[in-house]
Amino acid sequence: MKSYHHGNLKQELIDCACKMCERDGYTKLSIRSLAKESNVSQTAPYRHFKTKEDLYAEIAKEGFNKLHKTISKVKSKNIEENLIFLGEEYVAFGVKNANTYDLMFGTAVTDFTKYPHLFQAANQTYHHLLSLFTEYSSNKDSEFISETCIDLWAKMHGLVGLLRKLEVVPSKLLDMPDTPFMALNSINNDLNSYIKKFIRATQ
Amino acid sequence: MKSYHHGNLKQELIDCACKMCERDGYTKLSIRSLAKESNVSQTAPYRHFKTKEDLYAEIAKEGFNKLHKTISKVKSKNIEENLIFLGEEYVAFGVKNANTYDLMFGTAVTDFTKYPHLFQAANQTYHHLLSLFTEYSSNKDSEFISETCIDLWAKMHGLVGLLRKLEVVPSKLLDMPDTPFMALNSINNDLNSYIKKFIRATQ
DNA sequence: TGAATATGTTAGCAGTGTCAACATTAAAAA
DNA sequence: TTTTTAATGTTGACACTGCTAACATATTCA
Repeated sequence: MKSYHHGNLKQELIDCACKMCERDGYTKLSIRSLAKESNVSQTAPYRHFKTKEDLYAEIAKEGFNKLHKTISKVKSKNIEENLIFLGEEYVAFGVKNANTYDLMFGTAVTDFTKYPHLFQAANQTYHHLLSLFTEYSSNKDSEFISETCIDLWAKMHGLVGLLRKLEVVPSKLLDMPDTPFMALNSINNDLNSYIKKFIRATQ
Repeated sequence: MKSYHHGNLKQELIDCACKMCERDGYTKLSIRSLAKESNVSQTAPYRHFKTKEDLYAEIAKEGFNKLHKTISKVKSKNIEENLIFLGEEYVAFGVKNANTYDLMFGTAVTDFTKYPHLFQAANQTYHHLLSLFTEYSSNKDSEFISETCIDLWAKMHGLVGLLRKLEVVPSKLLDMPDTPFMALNSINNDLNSYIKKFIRATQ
């Protein structure tokens, strides 16, 4: 029998919102539909999220934590190839979790400092990226590190964006179509080999 | 006095929408507010744009045309530095027209093929980018060209995204802050010198 | 001139974010 | 343990949104 008080509504709403967001994109996500999906009244979410942006911030935070975990998987590989695996994992994350990635790096939540948990999650993820990068880099000069780290990050980040926008299925890359601005329907299996090439060109 | 028929409403709506979009971001742009700003009834825009996405597509199209013009300015410089100027112009465009850039490369309009004019404008812009890149590159091998062009494009595209998201004001780059995920309030004058370095590292 | 079409307006629906007022329960204070 | 308070839920409502249907007016062209 459903009791008046839910007990763990906030986290359930967040989990549900993450799923809905990744499934339909954050623009399709409404607080009302979220409430309905969680079998709760229309305005119940407002007890936990003052505004919709607050909800977005929660989803983005979960996204950064997930990204953090994802790039942590790299550890197991041999150190020489680690940078490439890092790139592969990052780009694959961005493509596979495209809608969440939008929320993390898009304009829906502009000022992270307004959301301390998100702010912290994002920065921790960056620091993890930086530490991995430092570990994998032969040149340990800190100026070199921070510079190339941003460089590589921008490259991966940009690739995520373009892969979603262009009909640049990796296997077709060397036969670049006349009309690259097609909707990308599927990421094929050559993605990783392409990224490998792509990241290598950076070093 | 204002006649019943406007005469040139469609273009006026597009121009107005472009301004409003760049000023407030496309999420704040409503068809009704656009109609009001153009002194016309709430539903008049629907005679010219079947859906809101149609309107977005028009704004994005204008954006690509503007980008096309912008990168055309590069011509005047000496050929050695042209690639760098190209990068500067591109990134500067993305940062200065951030909200429009969102519409061009974001998820608001997913399938460009639904909008032939946008599709054409986007692809023409890419071809221009490619031709400039070919012209400025010493290695004329077509495989090399298309590969490095995407590479460079991703880099510029990614940098545009990160610059909006991070407190990586260029002058601070070499002293990367512990918390890069700040709102970027101002792009300072060092932007170009940073991009120069950034693009150079690609070659 | 008249019919068809293009382009405008008004009224209204369903859905949205958000708030205020009220209901119920869990937690804290007595 | 009882009572008060705070947290968390519901209902109802407002202003706004995208969009459609029905109607009004102007333009084009047979």
